[in-house]
Amino acid sequence: MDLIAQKELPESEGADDHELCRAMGHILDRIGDKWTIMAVGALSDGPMRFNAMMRKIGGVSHRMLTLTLRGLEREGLLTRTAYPTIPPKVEYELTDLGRSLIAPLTLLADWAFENRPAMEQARLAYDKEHGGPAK
Amino acid sequence: MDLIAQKELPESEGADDHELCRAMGHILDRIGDKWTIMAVGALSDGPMRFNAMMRKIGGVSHRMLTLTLRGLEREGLLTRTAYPTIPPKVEYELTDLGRSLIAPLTLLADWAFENRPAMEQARLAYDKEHGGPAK
DNA sequence: CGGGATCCTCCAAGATACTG
DNA sequence: CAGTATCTTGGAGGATCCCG
Repeated sequence: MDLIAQKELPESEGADDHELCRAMGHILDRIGDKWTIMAVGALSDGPMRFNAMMRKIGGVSHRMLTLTLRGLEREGLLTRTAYPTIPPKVEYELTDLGRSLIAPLTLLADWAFENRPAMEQARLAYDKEHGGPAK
Repeated sequence: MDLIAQKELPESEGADDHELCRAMGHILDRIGDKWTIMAVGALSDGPMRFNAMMRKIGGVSHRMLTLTLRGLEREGLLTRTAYPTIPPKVEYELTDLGRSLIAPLTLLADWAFENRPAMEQARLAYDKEHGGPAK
């Protein structure tokens, strides 16, 4: 996509545009999904235990949180530390890589916060003009 | 989530945290999905026709592009202009609101671009340490 | 050319229950 | 408390065909 057009290697004639596009798509599929963002947000001010995250995020199933965290661990965005006590205690913490995501994500969150009214109003206008919410 | 914690209204005791969380989730569900980002990216340097977008994005089905564009129009991120010629010609263009999304999205894209190697390496390490890619 | 409708598939994700 | 396994289903999304 063009958002990264300026990053094309000079010698590659843009033929790899698709490559970059698809790579972006892949990464955005990962970091762009709801629970990932929630999880990174939850961990943004320090390590946290599994159930604490579940409560903090709210509305996420046990299973989905587990899968999301596995994925993030795999991508190197967070670390998982299990203390073999009874009962078990597992702490999750962002890595440097994960923390570096906070800044761009915060900007996006800011955008969302600031433009929520505009979007809602636009939606109302659209729904009024056309028949009903969707169709 | 905490990414927007600093934006809590002073008088609301954080009870609306869930509200904000869910609102964020909703918006991120919209603007965070793959095709939306692709579409905004495609339109980031000027208006474009439907089929041109399809070619530029690549890998998107006719139907999904239509639905995505409808959604974006509804949220006020772009405008749709149909010229009743034969054959028909329809142009899509970002609104000011839509254009204001480019900046934060570019930052995210930059992050993705810069950290792609790190993520791939982390994934390889993870897969080597544990058995196989997923399980 | 662009959009809608229809059909069909398939997988993401919730619920539940068991283990260490 | 944390994780895994199994089952089930809703709906996202592709393919296809027809219309203006």
